[in-house]
Amino acid sequence: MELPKRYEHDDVEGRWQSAWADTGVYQWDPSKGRDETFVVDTPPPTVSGSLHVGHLFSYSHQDFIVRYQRMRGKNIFFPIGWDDNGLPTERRVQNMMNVKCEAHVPYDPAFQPDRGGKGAPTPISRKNFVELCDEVVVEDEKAFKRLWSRLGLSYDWDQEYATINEHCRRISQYSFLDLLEKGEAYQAERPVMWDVDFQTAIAQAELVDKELPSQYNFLRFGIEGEDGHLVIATTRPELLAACVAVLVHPDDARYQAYLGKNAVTPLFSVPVPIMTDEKADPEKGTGVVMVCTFGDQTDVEWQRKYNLRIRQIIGRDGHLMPATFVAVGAGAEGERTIESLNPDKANEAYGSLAGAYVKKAQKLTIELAEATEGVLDRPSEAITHAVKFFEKGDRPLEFVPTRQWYTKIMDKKEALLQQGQKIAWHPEHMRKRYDHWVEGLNQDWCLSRQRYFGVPIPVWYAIDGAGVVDYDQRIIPNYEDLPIDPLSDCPPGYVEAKRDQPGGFTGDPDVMDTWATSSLTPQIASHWYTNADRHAKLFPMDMRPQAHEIIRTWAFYTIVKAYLHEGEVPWHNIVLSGWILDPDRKKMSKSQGNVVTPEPLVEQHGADSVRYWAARARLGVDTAYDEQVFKVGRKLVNKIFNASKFAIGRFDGIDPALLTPDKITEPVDQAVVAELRPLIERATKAFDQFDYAQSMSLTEDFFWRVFCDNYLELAKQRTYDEELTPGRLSACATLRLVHRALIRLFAPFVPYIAEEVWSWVYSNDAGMHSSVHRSPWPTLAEAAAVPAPQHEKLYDATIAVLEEIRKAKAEANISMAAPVERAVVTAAAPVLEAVRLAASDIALMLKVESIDYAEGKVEVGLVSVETILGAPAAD
RNA sequence: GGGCGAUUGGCUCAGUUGGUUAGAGCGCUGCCUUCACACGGCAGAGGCCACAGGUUCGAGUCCUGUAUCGCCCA
Repeated sequence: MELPKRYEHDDVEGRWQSAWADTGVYQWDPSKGRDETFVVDTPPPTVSGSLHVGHLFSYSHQDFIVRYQRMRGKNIFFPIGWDDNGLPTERRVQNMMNVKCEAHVPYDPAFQPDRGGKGAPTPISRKNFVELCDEVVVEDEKAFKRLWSRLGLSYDWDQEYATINEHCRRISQYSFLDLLEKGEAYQAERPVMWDVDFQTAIAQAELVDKELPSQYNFLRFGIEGEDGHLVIATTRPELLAACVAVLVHPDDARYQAYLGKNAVTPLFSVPVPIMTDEKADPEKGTGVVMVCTFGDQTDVEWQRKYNLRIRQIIGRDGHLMPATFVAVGAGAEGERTIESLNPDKANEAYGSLAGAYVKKAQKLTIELAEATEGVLDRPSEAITHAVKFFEKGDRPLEFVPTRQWYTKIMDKKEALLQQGQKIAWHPEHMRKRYDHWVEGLNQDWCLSRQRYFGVPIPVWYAIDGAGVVDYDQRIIPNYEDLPIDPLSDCPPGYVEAKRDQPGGFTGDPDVMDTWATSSLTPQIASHWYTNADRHAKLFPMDMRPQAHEIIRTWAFYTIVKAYLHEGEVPWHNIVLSGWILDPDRKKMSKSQGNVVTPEPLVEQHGADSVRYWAARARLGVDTAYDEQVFKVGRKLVNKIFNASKFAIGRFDGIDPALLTPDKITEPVDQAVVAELRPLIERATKAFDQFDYAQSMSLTEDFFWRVFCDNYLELAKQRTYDEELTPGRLSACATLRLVHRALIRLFAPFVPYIAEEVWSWVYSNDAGMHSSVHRSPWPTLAEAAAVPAPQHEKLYDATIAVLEEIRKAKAEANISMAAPVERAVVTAAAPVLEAVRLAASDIALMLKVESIDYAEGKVEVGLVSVETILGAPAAD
């Protein structure tokens, strides 16, 4: 057989990439039963985000496990999707096409975007906007698909999906309607966490806390009807006009005298009740806290608990809305009016703030306070505190009362914890993150988003005769009509002309949280209600691979949905990949500019080397990025290539029918087979526990150390026999047996070189598949016919002698091929027996003329060897 | 503030249920080369396994505490 001199990864990887696509080795077989199928719930990457080296990492991890399961004979269901739904895509389209979506703009079927255009963005309808998103997304998906294929991920491309496509919208809307029908979804108007830039509601899972510098401002509140004052410390003086109460701790002796009275706000002279609440912390500030509409979550709770007034001054855009102060007792307090003891002064003060963004309003309020006698009690005090942000947002969240859709989760904490218990977490300790998240839930899941690119909430509302929307009169689509867009589709029983008319209907303008769709990846892939047979064959799934930072989002919501819809767990195992950190152990992020782009890495080092790098990291463990590891991977691939070429060359000319396990009769050969057995056992066990890293490390270690460095060198001598001697057949049969097993053990990690080598010799073997990736994973049964070596220590003793003689040669600075006149092996009697059995192989390998034996004690190790270098004297 | 994880030779990491002289790769030093591979081989230097206690005949491995780093959540 003619084999190439050098390994060219470009050539080989390109060749197999197309061969795999052509032959469909990775296709799922829908005819097979659930028991023989291994089902994976794959993470659809956000296609609008840039490719990241972390993608290579975690996506490789799932592929290792999948490839192993495939070799174990499982029918693999390994789909891939693209997450193109949501804000990242929306933002990209806005920037690329210079458009903005406005719900009231009518659809224009002929609309052509001004790509890369400058100036004021063109307002377009939601439908037009979504069409542009679809275009952009297709381009992004190509880049991902190219990289995934190149990396050798063994997806079944027939199962490809995209979270915004029709099928996903259908499943997602069905999910919503199912929750509605079950009474698990509801609509409510209440304060919600609001991002003022995106102008949308967000959910608890999308929150991040940022530590920011701030300051306590000490404001003097008057006491209604008497002299004196209370001092409150606040970090949000701009909300002073929205103050509705003042709270102290019930046990706080300092303020007992004020209870039941009214405080009077400075600047605005609004009387507010002084009350007590356990949550008012006496240690914080002055121990007096003002309750505003709405400074934070506690304000929301207090408002509800004490049924306090609502004085909403912050608008959806984060600017202070207009408000009018009127005299107390006028009975005119309403949505935009506030009662004051001094309306003129209050209106003057507020007039300077209205219209300003909160940050500006804060500055103006402080200036106003400084300029007004008796407002500031003392200089402000700098502090640092946690401020809540939308994870994608740039400015602090506000609480704004709006109408939103929610899913009930607060009443299901116990059940959700139990669901978590039914799932095996790898690594196990990651389960705690889930538990803690569930235990810490403090609000129902806000499902609706005031955005454009997403799955529409599939509901219309009736409009009464007076033209008022009646949110309780919901109009629900027929399931068979899904997916629908209530802004362009007409509800059953209505005509389009009645849209937004008195006595007609209106469509819900909102879309769903992207997690409402992403949480359905198992149902999307299984086709759930649209194909019950298929769903039954795939759900619950076997494995969910993902990164650990999205336990609270993706994993959590998926568990929620599976539970709400079917009372099931979505999968039996979840495997969590760690992160790639930069060499300084910092998280890679675009803002820090330390992101490594993946394509050049794959180009330069080859997919197998990149996968090797990924395989070195255990599940759940963050790893510092280290270029060196790619080089190590290249070395391994190269070594596999060369060792395979050589090993195969030693037995290639012999009929495989002659190289059966029963021909393995030589002691050294039996010894190496004995070494192979625990490798197979341990590598298999590790993989069964999802510990691919351990499996590869064991295989790599055996391959390099046992197979290449020692066994090949020992065995090759006998393969040079001219006749088919028992010694030669034994060596060749062993090489074939061990090498064929090693290639399969490596196959999940380095699929290209493994397939290449496999194709040279093993693809026609009985019981094997033409592709290594469908061939059976090695088992002990394959070597069952090979007896154990006569001496338990045979392998170790042999290696010990080799090391001693090599050391002698190295110390003498001579070649390993240099002759040795005599070697005297000293060891315990049983070890000597073992060495005798291997003596001829050792002697041939290291050119030892004669070996003598001396029974005796050895200080360190199994043997000691006296090596007399040089050629024997010629007679 | 609470929780989780990490801390092993210069660097990146292994260390199987506690058991004899703690491993690998990279890097470093010396040597070896026409017959698989110099992207190789052999040999070597380099670690009181973060620190302090404790359990045990015996601890990198179990327990407690401390420190540093990271993450998650308040």
